[in-house]
Amino acid sequence: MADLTITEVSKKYDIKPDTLRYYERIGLIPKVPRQSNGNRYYNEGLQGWIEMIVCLRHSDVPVEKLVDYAEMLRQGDSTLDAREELLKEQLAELEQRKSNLNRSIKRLKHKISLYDSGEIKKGKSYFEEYKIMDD
Amino acid sequence: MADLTITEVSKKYDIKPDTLRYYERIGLIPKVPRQSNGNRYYNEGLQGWIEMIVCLRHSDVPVEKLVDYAEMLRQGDSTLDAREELLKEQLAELEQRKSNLNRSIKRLKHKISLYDSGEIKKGKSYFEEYKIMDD
DNA sequence: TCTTGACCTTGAGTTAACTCCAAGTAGTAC
DNA sequence: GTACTACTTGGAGTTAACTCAAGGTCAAGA
Repeated sequence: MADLTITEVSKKYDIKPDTLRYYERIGLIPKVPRQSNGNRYYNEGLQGWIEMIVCLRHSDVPVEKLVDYAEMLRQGDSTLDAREELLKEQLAELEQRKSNLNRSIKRLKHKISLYDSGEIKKGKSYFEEYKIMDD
Repeated sequence: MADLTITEVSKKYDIKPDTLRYYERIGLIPKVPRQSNGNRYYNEGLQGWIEMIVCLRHSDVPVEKLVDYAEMLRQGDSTLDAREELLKEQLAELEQRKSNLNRSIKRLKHKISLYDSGEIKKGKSYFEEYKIMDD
């Protein structure tokens, strides 16, 4: 895999150059190597790291947690346990999120079915339709 | 179901009184009826509506979208189609979110398994471990 | 040589969604 | 009557995560 400029990485992962620089500033991405003119180039390892970050950010894993993880990586083997712990916490968080999501999806689908069946039309008062669903 | 005070609703749905007042201010909750002393009381219909909002907010459906929906509800039958449309859009959004989430969960699990198997320990350089996963 | 375009830096501005604060009132407990 | 508690209001402050603006450098092409 070839080195890429900031705009190329930006396009590859659909993330703004400003965001990439911001991530570097706060320590989420390590010091990116530069060309002689000062421009950044992203090698294979960096691209993999960025891919990971972008993936987790799409699921709203907090930037702060990712920074903590990156910081621990930098510190080396002494942080192995803490790193694993952090990953497990975030996993638990996402599983929770997934269950919330399923609940919301179920609710929306139910409500849409009421619209589709015409049940919502029947002259209900504006908020009456919001009886608690039995779930 | 009985009427509840703001603190009671707050406890029931685990949401701060300030947030409930804020939701009312921005039109996400309709004008809440008051007791003679000016205090709010939430009747059954309102509680159902709040339950719905809280559920969808747990999945990060934007407050703005919910306000739009509430506004359309207030406008009555002429907005039926637009309301259904909005619900369908949000549903699509949540399905997308769910697929992101599954991807992230898979990734975290994989990474945790590397820690558990001891593979991460083997003197890898700090970011080398972030090769792109084949998913 | 001049201009264009892609990059750079620092620092400020924006957005969403709360969250808090100060000051005031109503109702009850002693 | 006074303290205490639970509410009220309007408005200001906070947080996370970008996002943008202003001004500067540098290499390539007309």
